[in-house]
Amino acid sequence: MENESLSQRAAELRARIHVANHYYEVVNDPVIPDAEYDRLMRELERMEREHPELLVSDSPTQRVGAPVSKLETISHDVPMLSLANAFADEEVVEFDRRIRELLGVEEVRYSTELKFDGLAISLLYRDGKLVRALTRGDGERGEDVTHTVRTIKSVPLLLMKMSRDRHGRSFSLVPENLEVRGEVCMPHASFYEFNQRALAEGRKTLANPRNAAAGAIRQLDPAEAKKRKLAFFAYGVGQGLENFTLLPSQSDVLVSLQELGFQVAAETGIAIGADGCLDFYRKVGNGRDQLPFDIDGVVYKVDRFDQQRALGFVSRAPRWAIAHKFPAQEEMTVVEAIDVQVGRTGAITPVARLKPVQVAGVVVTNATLHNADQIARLDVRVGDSVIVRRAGDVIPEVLSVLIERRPADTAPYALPSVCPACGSAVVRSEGEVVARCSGGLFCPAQRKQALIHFASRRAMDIEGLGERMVEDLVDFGFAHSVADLYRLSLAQLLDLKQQADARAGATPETVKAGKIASKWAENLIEAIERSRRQSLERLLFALGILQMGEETAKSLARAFGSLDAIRHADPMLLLALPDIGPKVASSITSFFAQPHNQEVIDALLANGVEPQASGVPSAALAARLDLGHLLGAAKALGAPLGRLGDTSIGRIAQARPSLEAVQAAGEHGLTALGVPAEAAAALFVLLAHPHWGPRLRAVDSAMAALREAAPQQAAGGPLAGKTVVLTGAMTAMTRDEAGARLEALGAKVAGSVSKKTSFVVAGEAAGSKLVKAQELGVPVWDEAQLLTFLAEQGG
DNA sequence: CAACCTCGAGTTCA
DNA sequence: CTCGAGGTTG
Repeated sequence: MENESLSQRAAELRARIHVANHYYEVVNDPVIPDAEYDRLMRELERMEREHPELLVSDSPTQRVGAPVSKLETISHDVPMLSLANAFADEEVVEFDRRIRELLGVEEVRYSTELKFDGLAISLLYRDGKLVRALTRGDGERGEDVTHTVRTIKSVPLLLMKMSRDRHGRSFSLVPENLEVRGEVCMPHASFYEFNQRALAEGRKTLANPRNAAAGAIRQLDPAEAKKRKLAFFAYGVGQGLENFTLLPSQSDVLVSLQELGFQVAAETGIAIGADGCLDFYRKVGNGRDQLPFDIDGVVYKVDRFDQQRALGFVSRAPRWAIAHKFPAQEEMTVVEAIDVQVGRTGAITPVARLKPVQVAGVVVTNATLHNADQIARLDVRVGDSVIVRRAGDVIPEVLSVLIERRPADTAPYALPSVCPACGSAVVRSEGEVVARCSGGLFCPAQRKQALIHFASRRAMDIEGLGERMVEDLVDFGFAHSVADLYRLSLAQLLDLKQQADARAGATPETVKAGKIASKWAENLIEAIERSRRQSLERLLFALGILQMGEETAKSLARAFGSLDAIRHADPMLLLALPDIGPKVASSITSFFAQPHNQEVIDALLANGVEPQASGVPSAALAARLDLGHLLGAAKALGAPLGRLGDTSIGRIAQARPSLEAVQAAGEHGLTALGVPAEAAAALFVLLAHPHWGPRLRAVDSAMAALREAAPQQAAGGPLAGKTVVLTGAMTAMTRDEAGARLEALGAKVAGSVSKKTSFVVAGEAAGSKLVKAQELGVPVWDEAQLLTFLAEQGG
């Protein structure tokens, strides 16, 4: 009897607190005084303490639970899709036009909403109780962050049908199963308050509200998350939409979500057609600064669900919605200094050191000035006030100088004439934009960059060998060239660590204990060991040969199959290969012509580096390795061709696969092909040349050997002649794997979208390439389509 | 030789 | 991501 009235009282308290909390947090119109709220809370807490059997998980006292040990990754029942983006008004007009066309209607009604700059979260309710909160993750799988999301006061732990008059609290039916989607963000007030306190207490401040919110949500300890006072705004329903069958539109669902206790942005509304959307965009844009939280644009969704269903999806994004982003934010700041960086190739890059400034959500302190031309164009000087923006919302860029704010005593900036790292002359060759340090590997900066490049993920992929480590290795003389890496011993690494710690002036407490240090050193040795058997194409790329990127390295490695063949290859042969012209060929040749480089390669091989041959030569290679290209290459290298012109070369190449065949046929064998007698004679004079003759024959037989190894044709693969571009992240396989499988079917996998692209495979979070594909009308596949296709073809 | 497609190189911040 | 420039193609 008494127990029953106690539990009734507890239920009543919980309900009153839930309602009060809802009006305070969500409606922003408190129904009871703070003191009264606190009193109810205390009473409930006391009852729960004295009668633990009264405790239920959705009690308002239970927002902060125990810390978790790690974040679990869980699959979304319904994937969380991304939205297509629009930046210009025209794109919105086009979006509306397409929708009207597809639906065959005159006019479309849109739900207009804010695009929060926070992080997307899915909330799962069972029988009205919050049971799970997941981050968006990759859209397919997210992290379980229920423990931190529970601490957000505007996330209802329990759903109730909140009538909108402030006295009513009817507990009418709530859906059995409902997934609510929305955005968690940190309001400016919370952000400001948190940082004020952090400053006062000497703790680290948060960089921006977005990252602060993301960081808070991913905390293991919910108490930490609670301190950041986050907010949640609902904008849609995932699973459980069937609960709203009586509601025919998105805007109705938003109202209904509000009635269930969720906060929905007040700015949300309805617009008719593109004009209505653009009005909304401008209105929100103008009021953006007054909003209590950050947004990075607005979203338009076709309002009617029947129309949404009719429109469907394109490659993981709904066709019925688009995000209209605000332009990259621009800010003013001051150039405090202009430094230069020395790159791996010696490129001297000026960098503006800026007075820290918030631009589009992050604090920017550096901005590249690219090169001397750019500096001259802008006339940036130390002390100038400049406008900075984040290009493509990522990389900071100096847009312009505010001349009127320039201090009196400034001078135009000039690049240093000597390298700041080694003192060698800085040279800028004719017609080049970049200035380079001439010190080569004598320059410590270049040596460091060369090592960093060598170890980087896309090259030899030596984990644990990052910038800091390389710095120490070079400074303390443990590594002069990349080959030295393969001579490092455990003892040397520990010695290095000690010296580095000593230099850093580390106190004994901050120095890692001996055991940890040795574990670290073992790991590095292990990583270096693994890299010994890295593929040939990676090794070629890792060597840092100018103009030798991943693509060139790949095609060279596949064509030749061995490092030995490449390092001794005749430039004439290189020049005959596809995608290698005079610049690339001479860069490769001059790299291998330097005794020092050959020594390093010898040392690598002597220390157990065994590059693995990988892949087969491309079919394009075989088609290209003919007499015409051989003679073309010879001509480019200055061979005396005399009267042998391009037309004659073409004619000969058509009929004769090799020099051998030409010699067998003799001079009149050529004239019989319609080649002028002087041209045929010139070729034979060339072949008799003491230098060019043997060289041509040698390259000719090398070409024959490569041709031999190359596949005869893309033997009619199902994708022969198709060019495919991959973008975004795949879930079932990596992009590289997907590329390899497409290539196996005869496709050419390219890096950028153009008119010639046959189709684009767009994974999750696809960016500009997807946009470009849509612009050019290139077909787009999603990952599922690709997998189906591969399964069909792969057998 | 001009237009076009690609690739290489450099860069920022959390 | 963006710029510049190398290479290919019509």
